[in-house]
Amino acid sequence: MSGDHGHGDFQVNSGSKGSDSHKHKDKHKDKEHRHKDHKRDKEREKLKHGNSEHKDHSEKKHKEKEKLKHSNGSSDKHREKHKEKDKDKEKRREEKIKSSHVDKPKKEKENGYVRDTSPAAIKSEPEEDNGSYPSPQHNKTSKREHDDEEFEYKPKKVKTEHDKKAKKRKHEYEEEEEEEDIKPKKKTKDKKVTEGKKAKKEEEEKWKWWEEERSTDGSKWRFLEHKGPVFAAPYEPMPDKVKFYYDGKPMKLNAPAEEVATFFAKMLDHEYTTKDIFRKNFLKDWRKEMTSEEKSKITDLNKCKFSEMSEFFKAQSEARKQMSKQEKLKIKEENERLLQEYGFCIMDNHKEKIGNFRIEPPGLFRGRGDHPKMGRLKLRIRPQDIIINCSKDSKHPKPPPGTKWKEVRHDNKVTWLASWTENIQGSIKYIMLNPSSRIKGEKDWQKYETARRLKKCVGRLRTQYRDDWKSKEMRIRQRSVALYFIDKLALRAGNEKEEGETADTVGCCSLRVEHIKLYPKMDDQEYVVEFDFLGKDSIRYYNKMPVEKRVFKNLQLFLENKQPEDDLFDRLNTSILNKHLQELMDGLTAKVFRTYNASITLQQQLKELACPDDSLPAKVLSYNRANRAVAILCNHQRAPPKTFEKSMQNLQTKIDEKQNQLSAVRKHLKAAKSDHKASHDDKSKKILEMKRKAVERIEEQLMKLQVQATDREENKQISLGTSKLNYLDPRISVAWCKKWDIPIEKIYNKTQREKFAWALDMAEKDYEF
DNA sequence: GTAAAGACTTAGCAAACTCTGT
DNA sequence: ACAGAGTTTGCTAAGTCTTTAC
Repeated sequence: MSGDHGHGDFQVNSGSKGSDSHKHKDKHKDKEHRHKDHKRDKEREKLKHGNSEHKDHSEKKHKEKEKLKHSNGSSDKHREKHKEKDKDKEKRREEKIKSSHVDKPKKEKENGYVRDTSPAAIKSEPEEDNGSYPSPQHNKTSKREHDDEEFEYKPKKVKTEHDKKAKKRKHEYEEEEEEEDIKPKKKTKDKKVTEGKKAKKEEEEKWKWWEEERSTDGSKWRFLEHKGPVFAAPYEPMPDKVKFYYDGKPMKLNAPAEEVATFFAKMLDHEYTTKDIFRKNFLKDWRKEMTSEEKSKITDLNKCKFSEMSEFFKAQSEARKQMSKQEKLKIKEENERLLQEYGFCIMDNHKEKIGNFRIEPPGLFRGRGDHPKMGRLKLRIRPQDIIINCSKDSKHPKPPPGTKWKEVRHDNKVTWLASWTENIQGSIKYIMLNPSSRIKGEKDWQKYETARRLKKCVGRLRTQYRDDWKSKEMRIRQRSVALYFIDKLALRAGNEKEEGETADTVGCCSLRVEHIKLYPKMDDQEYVVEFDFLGKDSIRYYNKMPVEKRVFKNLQLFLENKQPEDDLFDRLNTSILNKHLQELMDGLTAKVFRTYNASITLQQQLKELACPDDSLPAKVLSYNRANRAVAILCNHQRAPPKTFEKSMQNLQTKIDEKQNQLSAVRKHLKAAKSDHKASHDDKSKKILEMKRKAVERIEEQLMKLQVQATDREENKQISLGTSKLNYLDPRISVAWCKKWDIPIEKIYNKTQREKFAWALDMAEKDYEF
């Protein structure tokens, strides 16, 4: 533990949800929002002005400090510039959003990425590797050669063609899978003969992309074909009997306004429809959808009554639950059909699952935490908003009848199949592949490899940043202290965010003075830093950590002459930090530390908690505990399930019952024993054995329940899923399962097994992260 | 060099589904 | 068959980091 920090000593922080209780610059922000709500479109200026007043104050301080500490400071200037630019930025964004929703004559669009060498060229010489892919310098494995020889782009052929080579490759795979070797060929043949297509399909499912070479030229695919996205169902007007009331009087709304009204009605039960910002944003955007007549009438949201609509939807969903089996089945089948048609694409030679093939339906935006844009209308996305990405030589997806895509491009430097610009933040949304796909899996694998490389040099880096705490230069001290936090506490990098555009959350580099408190002495510890801030998704991070004296002194220095709302690390941002990291190790960025520390913690914890004699449930509990240690490190929280208390009680009742049962059975056992002693006959012996077994069985059941209770209690506010899915090298878990003979299903469910197929296949029991 | 845009990963919540005990 | 609990999946917001534009 001491000075050097092996990560057995990660800091447990007892954070809690903070969105509402955590008042965070509330006054300041509230004012801002109200201000803005009045005049979003035109009057950004004023808002910005308001901000700059507030900033000026702190900027003066910055300058003072700058004089104090040596510096080359340009950061203040940046801020000024930043502010200026904000206005333009706003305007541009709005223009962009608008334009993306207006049918405008298509720009001649030639994106520079599309290279002639791409699919088309390859297509013309499918037998040969023509140099553009895979890149010439890499050696091919024999497997890859097969692949290339049977190069085939058209999906139909992929499916129907049964050439020799395909068979041959299949055999190879089978042989690898089954070591005993004699059978496979026959088995495969049989399968093929009897099941034809199915066997082919299975092969597809089992495709081991991780045994193939990876592209090195930056292209993400050679061939891509898909059917385009599925659009949200069109709006169905309310039946006439369902009325909307304004000011007590029924009022028939035109479809566009009515639709938006239903969005609000559907949310009526949510607390946030009572929030000021939400209501203001909503009304404003709603009015945009109204006819001028409606607009002149409806001016006050408080006079609107949506309750009939709301009831209607409740009844509707109730009715859906009550549907007959058949009806439900029909819906299920329809969904399945849609999935089959639109849920897959062909990428290179393989059919791959798409992650999100449905376009997000229109509705009201609800950001997380205290979001300034909550309640705004998320517009319906139409075909003319969509950019399609696919191979030139693929069958292009057809837009719905009577519509056009915004653009069809052929960019194999990116992985997405379709994209559109969303109207709330003006950001781009994508349709991409499922985590089980090659393209995602490769990246994931690579991520863990980078983290493993960090493992090899983390000692060196730690020595260096500790050294840097003593630097003469402020920027270096800040950088090194920030890095220490990132490493030790697994904080996120903390990019700058535009004020007023999103909830006020921070990460390491964007921490402000108000987010930490220094305690030279606290209880029996020295140099304690208390962190209290809202991180990603407005999840509160609360933690107290004793730090080394040098870090403490540095923090004191950083805090000098600053206001609460000033940046703690005023000489640092993520780009500076990452540039530095990049120099220390190829591919190193701030988030690699999170991956590394999460994975290494799991591995260590698993070792530590290992107890060979434990039963299976006890082992699984140990795993969950190790997983939990990571979740706590990464601050992955969840709202305690609504039914938590009750379900805990139920479990306790079960345990009590089981305990009673146990003592009863024990009594029986005792009786059986004395019976047997007395009579010594076969019958009593049999009974004795039976009772003995019963006791054992019930003991085991009890133990299981107790373990379950412990596990659940400890998990109340912790969410294990996020770390399991994103931070823990799956090979660690797979290896652990193999080592202790735990069925992998105890650790990973089906989806997770699909995502981690590569790890399942390649990790042996001795795998070391 | 810097800001903005773009691409992609990470995140928690809630609806949908499944399982279990009655 | 059913309710209720538990688990999985879908959804999409919110981050990080890279690339592009100026």
